[in-house]
Amino acid sequence: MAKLIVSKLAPSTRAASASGDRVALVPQRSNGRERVALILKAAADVIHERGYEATTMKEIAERSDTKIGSLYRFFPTKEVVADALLELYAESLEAFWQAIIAKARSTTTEQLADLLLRFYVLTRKKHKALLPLLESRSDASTGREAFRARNLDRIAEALKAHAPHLRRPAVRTIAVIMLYNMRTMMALTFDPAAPNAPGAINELRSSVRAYLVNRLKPEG
Amino acid sequence: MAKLIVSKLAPSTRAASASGDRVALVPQRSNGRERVALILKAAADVIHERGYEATTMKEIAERSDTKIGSLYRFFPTKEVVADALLELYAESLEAFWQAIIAKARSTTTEQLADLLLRFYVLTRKKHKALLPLLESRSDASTGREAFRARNLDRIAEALKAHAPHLRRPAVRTIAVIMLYNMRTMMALTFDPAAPNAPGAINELRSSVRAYLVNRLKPEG
Amino acid sequence: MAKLIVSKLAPSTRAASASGDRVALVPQRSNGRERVALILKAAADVIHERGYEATTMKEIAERSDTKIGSLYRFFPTKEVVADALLELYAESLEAFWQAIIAKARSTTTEQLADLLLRFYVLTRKKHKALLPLLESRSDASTGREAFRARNLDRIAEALKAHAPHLRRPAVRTIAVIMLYNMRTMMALTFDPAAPNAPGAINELRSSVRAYLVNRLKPEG
Amino acid sequence: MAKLIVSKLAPSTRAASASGDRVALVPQRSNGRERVALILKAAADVIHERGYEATTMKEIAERSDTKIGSLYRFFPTKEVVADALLELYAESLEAFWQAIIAKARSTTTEQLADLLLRFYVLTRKKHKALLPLLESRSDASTGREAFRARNLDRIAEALKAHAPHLRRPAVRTIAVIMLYNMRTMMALTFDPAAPNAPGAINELRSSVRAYLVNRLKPEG
DNA sequence: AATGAATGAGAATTCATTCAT
DNA sequence: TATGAATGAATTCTCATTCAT
Repeated sequence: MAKLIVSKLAPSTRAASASGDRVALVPQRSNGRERVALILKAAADVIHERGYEATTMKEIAERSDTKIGSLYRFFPTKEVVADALLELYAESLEAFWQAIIAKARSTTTEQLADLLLRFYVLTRKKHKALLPLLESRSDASTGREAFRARNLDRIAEALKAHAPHLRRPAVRTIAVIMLYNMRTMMALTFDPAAPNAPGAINELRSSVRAYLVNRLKPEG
Repeated sequence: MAKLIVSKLAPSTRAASASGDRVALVPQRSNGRERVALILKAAADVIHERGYEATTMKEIAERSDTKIGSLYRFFPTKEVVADALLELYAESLEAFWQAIIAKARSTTTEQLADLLLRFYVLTRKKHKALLPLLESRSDASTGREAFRARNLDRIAEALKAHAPHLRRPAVRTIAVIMLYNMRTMMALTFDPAAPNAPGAINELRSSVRAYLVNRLKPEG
Repeated sequence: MAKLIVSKLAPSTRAASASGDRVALVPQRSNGRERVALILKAAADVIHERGYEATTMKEIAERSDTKIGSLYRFFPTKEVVADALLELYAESLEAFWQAIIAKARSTTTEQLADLLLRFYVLTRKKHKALLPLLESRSDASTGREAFRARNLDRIAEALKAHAPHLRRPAVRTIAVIMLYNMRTMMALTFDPAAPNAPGAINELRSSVRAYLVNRLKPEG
Repeated sequence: MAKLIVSKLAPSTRAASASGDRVALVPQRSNGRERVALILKAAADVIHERGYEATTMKEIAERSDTKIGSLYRFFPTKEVVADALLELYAESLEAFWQAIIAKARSTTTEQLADLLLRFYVLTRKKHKALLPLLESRSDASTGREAFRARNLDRIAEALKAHAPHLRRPAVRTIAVIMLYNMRTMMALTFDPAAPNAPGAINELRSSVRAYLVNRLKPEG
């Protein structure tokens, strides 16, 4: 009997990632598990290359050497593919986050700034499709929403761990600013079409360090 | 003989904004001019609401009360619509830029930071479609590229006017950082789906002020 | 007051060349006459390059530097353009035909064969669009029909002039064969995509000479 | 995995018949096979009636009682339909050719002339669309080119088989002339709009016999 | 009269999704 | 269960022709 993909994350997350009430099937045979992995890999590649809307189910099927009928057995809509990818990423990122949160307690503020900035960069290779997926406008599902919200939570947690004296609202505000800085770093690092300049990456790093140091100091 | 839309900007810009060989037709009569204005207005609305790729020529036609054939008479491809919009924006923004560059000489650095951050925000109402257009992936045309490049140039000019002692490379690097901060401000101000928090706008403003003050001080 | 283009050919021809009952306007000012000439020249060029169906009125207008509205004043449908061209050609060819028919009385049969084979070739430069026009399937007008019929008549006349002893039916039969041979010569000479071989033109010439000599000899 | 239609002819032919990158899909199931057969039948009919350019995919779909989406599943462009038809014809004609080449060794020259002239006529019922397809100007694909070239080759082979003493270049030259004569025969036989006359078919036959006899005789 | 604008019925093609064997 | 086939609304773009000033 087919089971649904069950996230290791909070139940609320799972519910949020479903479109309508359609969800990806969890394959029971190892055979099927490989298939799903291949499909998601292919989907990530195509989404990375073309963006979410321009990605077709046919191309995902072909690149994963899957018949279109089979693809739809596992992923009943395109949205479900996106959600599954995001869920995959979320679980993978979770480990990174926990590591950062753990380290946050003992590092200098500058190091924390660097850690956060490097976050997307580090996780990038395994998560090619992340950016196009988050930027996609077809917000039929709340998957993206939830994903973004969680990242913001984690940033806030890391900040709070590093500077426990900060009030929640201040933490959230700083987290938002850090999130955009992280995105800027990702763009500068990976997007060849993004505005850039020699030294911009270093500039960003030092400016963010200065910002964070200033903002997190006890009397800030 | 059909005339092309002629930008008041530099020739290079104009050439760059053509997609393939096709360009918008300059209407010769008043009804044509109205039509084109209506079309561009409708296009901006739709692109704003749905994003560039999800925008259809049909909807642009319907919203501007234009028959599809007439729409295609003036704008032979969807890309040309985007380019025309961008060109329109570019010319309109140019006035803003010149004002900022003029002021930059005499303001405090904090005020310059505020001016820049407010830039997109101020120009926003007339330029709804700017963000989706710049974010769009269909970079078949170099219109977007040119548009971005020009904005970066203008930021650099403003910075140079304010702090003439800075070396060109440093100016460009700072300009890139400022550009991303400006985008962040736009997202925080206008995009309801973007990550946000109460106070984030003020936080961004003060952090950018601090960054710029620190970076532009004579011995910086 | 506008007059219709009046062919110097038989009235029946003119009637036949009209589509519906629309006909080209004969321009009264020299100005307009030039315009018509330019239009027909441009039309011939485009039809030659693209074929009749792929030719657009817009391109004819542009190439003749005529506004589309003006083009339609002179030529109310595309068919009328084709008919006008054919009529032009017909009149021009008529002179050639009369010359051939005159010569036919006194030449050798071989020379007559050569004359006929060279016919299209000789008239070709001024009549680029002839082949595509004759091949076109959009036989809304009977213009093509009439044109072909007349050419067949002229071939027959030339043959009859050369070999007065032949009976009419035999003449027509031979004329048909000659017409196809003339087309073959045109294809071999002008159409780079047509099947061909070195020496094919000479081969055709000598085979047609032999055919005609054999067929027209008194006791044939 | 999707399979391409695989011709039984030489690989070079197959490659050449692809337009761009797109090829017909080989149906895997019986209903697909029927569908493809129906489509090709309908396409031949429509092309026969209207010519290639005037044929629409919609009409092909309707006549074969196929939904437009299904038509495009098997034939991703109109060109591919034309290529598939030509490929089908090519394979079918190949059998005829082999028979003619075999007979060519032992027949009289007159009989060979007749065989060749009758070639298109004999194969005609199954290959209605052949003529319009070969005449079509949309030579985006090299399919037509290849088709014509092969027919020329086969004529040459038949001639060589019949008259082994002939040199290759002479054979090719004669083959070209024969090809045009074959086309003339097809036009006289099938095209009601083509110039014709009672007795023209017999006239063509006897003239071609004479030509071939004269040209192939040992000392010719 | 000259000409820019308007029209709208199609054309080719795409693609997510469902179905049937 | 696997998968080839079916579906059809949607999309971009074209073009002959007519209209209005």
